[in-house]
Amino acid sequence: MHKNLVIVESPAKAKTIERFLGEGYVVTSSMGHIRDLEKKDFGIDLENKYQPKYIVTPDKKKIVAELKKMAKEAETVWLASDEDREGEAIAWHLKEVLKLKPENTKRIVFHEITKDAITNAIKNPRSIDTHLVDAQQARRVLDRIVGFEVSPVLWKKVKPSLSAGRVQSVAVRLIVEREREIREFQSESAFRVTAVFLVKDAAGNLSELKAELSERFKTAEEANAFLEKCKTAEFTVSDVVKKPGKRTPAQPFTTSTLQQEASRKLGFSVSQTMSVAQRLYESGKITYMRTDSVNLSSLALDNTRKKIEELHGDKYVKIRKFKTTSKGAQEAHEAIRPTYMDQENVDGTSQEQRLYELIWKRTIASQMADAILERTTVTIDISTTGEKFVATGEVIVFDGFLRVYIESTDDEGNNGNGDSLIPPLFAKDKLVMSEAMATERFTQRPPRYTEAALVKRLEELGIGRPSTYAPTITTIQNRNYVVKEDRPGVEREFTVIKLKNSVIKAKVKTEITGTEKNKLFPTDIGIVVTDFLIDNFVQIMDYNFTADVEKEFDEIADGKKVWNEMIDKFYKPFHKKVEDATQNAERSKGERILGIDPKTGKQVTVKIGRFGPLAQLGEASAEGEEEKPQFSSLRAGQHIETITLEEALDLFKLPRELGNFEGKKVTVAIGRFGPYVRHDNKFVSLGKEDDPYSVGLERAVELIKMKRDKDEKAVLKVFEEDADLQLLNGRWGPYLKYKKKNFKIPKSVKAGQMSFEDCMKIVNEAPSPKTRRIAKK
DNA sequence: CAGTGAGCGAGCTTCCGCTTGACTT
Repeated sequence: MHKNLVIVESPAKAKTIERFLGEGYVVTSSMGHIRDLEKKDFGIDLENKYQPKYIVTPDKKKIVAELKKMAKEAETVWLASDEDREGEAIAWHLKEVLKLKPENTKRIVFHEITKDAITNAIKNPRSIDTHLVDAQQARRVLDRIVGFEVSPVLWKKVKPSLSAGRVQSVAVRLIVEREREIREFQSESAFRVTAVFLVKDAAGNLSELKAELSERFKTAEEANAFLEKCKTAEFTVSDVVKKPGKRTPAQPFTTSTLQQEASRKLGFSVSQTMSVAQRLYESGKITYMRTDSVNLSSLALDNTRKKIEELHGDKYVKIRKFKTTSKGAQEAHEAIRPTYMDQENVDGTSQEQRLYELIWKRTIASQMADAILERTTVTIDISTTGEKFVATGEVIVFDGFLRVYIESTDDEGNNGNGDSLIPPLFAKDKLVMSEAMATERFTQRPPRYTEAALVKRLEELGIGRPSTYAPTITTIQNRNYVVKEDRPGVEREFTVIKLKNSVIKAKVKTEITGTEKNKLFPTDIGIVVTDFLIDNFVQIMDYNFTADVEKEFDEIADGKKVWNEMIDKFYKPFHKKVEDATQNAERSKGERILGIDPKTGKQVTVKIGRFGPLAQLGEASAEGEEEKPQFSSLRAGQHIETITLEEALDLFKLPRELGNFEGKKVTVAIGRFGPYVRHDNKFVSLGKEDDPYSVGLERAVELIKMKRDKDEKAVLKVFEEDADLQLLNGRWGPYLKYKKKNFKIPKSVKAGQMSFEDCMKIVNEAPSPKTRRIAKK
């Protein structure tokens, strides 16, 4: 029995709030949305003003039943879901499903979890904002329409099981377009000239001054000519300028900036960051981790100030209010910060500790003083020519927040220049050049996206929400539109011309460029689908589509537009496009003709097949007389857009027949797991040193025999009762094999002592593959 | 796990946002 029932979205939040409210209040959670559109039959009544058909989500049935029971017993029900569009809708769905009566239902909101904020909210209840709810319904219905009308077009025109959506399709487009920019990028080189000067101070001590020429030279000849002029030149300081500068700390973390920093500083993937943060949140160590707000509660500001004073003195304190700049932010929560600012570190896994430390430092730094710098620029004249050398130096006068935290950047090739100390110099000082160097440098191609960099770009475009960034990144990888990979760089030659002791020498050096680690690459499917969608549905592929509809959702929320009228305006022309594409669009296979095989004179093409990208030798003839074309899947690392004729022709050289062994054929080919030898329906991987195009029968037989030997050793036990059952020794220790299926042995059992019955029990009680597949989802 | 790409047709796939476990590996 209780007087007041408060319903929030998250159970961890419920626990904290219950503590603040005390006697007379029970706080529980809905675990997010409790209803959604029906999944089959579209879930929207297109004939009846787009009426949504809601059902209680299967995994929420239990929660809803419990909530119903609790609501019945309560005197007053307080709907305390988040103060944003989705939160308002959750409150409304709760009211509908729990059949709450207006007279004892109250809607309250707070965007920080502090005692003040919550007691204040209780004092100021309101009713549900139906306009805001309508805006959410419009958002939901639009996403369902886009996703469920466009995806089936892809099934028909490209490949079954594909998907399209307002968010995911644009995310893939970003990756595809970046890849094309990179492919088309022409790198240019120029010579960058640096010099080292010797400076004598009052006491006669020599120090070095590094300077860079204000211009670059396009050719080695020009660079050479310049260095020639330096041989006889006099160098004079023409100008010394000192300018004060400052650096300000970064904002407190939001979901997206946390994902970016954790990726750069800790090497976490986006979903890894979120699951570690979730654990920190559930154990009460940080505030809510899905947020777009940079706001800190006044209580948090106060405690942060105290902590900075304690650690660094009050000179280092500067309390700041940050404003959210990201598009479409809804700010239902605080920024991500430690719950208790005086806790510098926490127990837990090393991942939890490192992420917590990052959050703690960022929060502290955000309330610390600016760093004060002094930038010095020295300009050096050259008597024989008009170009000038420039030396820059930066000295930190007051470190401020830099004591605790430096935000990192995505820039590659950031060769930390300008941090050097500049010796005391004055105009008209003469300098002695000790050496000069002209180094050939290349313009940088645009960078490939990391997961976190893609999230950053999506946020800039106002696409997706804090709760969906990680799932979206996962979805486009699961659909195989995009892969996260490492790729090796290539060697590149560059020229260095050096002037020292009046001698000029040129040298060619090599460097590795373009190495990629954990970057996102589009797959062939991703490219074909993106091209198809741009051809047929430009509107939803437009980077501004989300921003445009968001404006309309805002108008609905303000009561200036009616939600189903807005949807109707979108749906009519959109649906026409869907019908048009379904009827008229050509089947899209991303076909590319590579050329003619010089041996057979047949055409070689690459395209998307039922099972992925393939190469085809010869054309399917209309008469049916000619022989069928040959097919071969592309290998890992080969792509429709980049594969060459030679590479494609190589594919048809396999499988090769090597000869016979024990009366059965031996063939060699390349499969999903690399090159293999096949004999008597058994497969043996080739070694790293073996080349599938040249390996001989002798070596193949050797490999087959080695494999047999190894298999024999792996068998720990066979059973007389049933020859199908085997106890084997694998990479992870002993396991059971029964009729081609593998079974794990529980840790509590000693594998060697198991009887036939024990083993069969494990086999029979193992979960069937069908339930496993459901569990995966 | 190491193929497949003839053609037909049944039955399935799919969205975004709000939440937290229950699952393997």
